[in-house]
Amino acid sequence: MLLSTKGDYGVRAIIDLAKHEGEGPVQRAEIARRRQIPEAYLDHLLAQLRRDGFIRSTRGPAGGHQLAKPADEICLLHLLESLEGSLAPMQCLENDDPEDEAICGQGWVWQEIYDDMRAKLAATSLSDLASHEREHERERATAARYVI
Amino acid sequence: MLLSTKGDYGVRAIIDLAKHEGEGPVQRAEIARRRQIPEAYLDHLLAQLRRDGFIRSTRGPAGGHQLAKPADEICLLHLLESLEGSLAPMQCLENDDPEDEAICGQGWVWQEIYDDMRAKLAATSLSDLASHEREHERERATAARYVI
DNA sequence: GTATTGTCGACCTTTCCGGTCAACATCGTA
DNA sequence: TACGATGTTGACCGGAAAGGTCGACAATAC
Ligand code: FES
Ligand code: FES
Repeated sequence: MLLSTKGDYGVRAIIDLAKHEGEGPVQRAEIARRRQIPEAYLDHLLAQLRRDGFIRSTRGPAGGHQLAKPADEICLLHLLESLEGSLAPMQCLENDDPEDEAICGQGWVWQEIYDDMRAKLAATSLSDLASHEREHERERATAARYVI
Repeated sequence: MLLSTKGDYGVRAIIDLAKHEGEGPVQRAEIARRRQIPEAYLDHLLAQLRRDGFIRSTRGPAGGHQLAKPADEICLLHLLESLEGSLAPMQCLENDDPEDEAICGQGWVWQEIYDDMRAKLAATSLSDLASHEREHERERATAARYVI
């Protein structure tokens, strides 16, 4: 039932880009360090995000990666479907084969769960994620002050 | 993101038992045939369900498997957690390691989705599944009549 | 032209899924 | 009590996919 690391890593990476929106390209090495992703592996994830038009990349010195559209126009659902392929928890939910129902009898439960999940992912934009993370950082910072 | 076949097959099997509640033991071969599960593989799933007290098995001629408690006291959540282990879509949701949040920043979304999913699964009992399937059969039967 | 960055595809290793098999335990029945 | 039907268990196995690495190449800034 686990999401593969592609989804997790890929979203981490693009959150990083969202947090540096408007500051020019961010380099692969930087993302990899901050987000704890193997650099060589990150290549593939960025490539996928580029193919689907979420990011733009520039080569050469001072090159890097940046969002191709505003962070609030990118939702988590599209991101994950780009990175992971389908998110369906059961195969039968995609190739709607009606004869399965007689054999299995639980498809309807999963269909509901799947719909709820997709709705929630579609309602979460990249800017939501970024601002949520900023807020979390602020909380940690004030907490640290108290300790000091 | 897919559930493994263990969960699907295992639930199929116990739905079958629920539909024959009170009719004595149901044999492995019968379940396997009706639910399209490899017989030898089904063994392992039944073993797991037995270990966790969902079913009782009797050996010898006229033996077989049956529910160990009423169908409406068995919920889909417990069944699936028995068969699949954890259902968490991300590893970090179990070993609540607070330092992940700074690196990843999407854990909260998945936590919400996970909670919703568990709630829905916990609210669905085995008797819900069985009656849902019976209803579906009835619909198909009347539909078939119209065709004839 | 050289250093710096990204781009792409081949490759490799490990894990796990889905499944089989053989040996054994238990029970009903003749 | 012997036999056959059934369930019980753990070892085993092939293939696919996950997760990751590497090397050759392309573009750009200076
Ligand atoms: S075959 Fe679709 S949920 Fe089982
Ligand atoms: S590490 Fe938990 S969602 Fe990414």
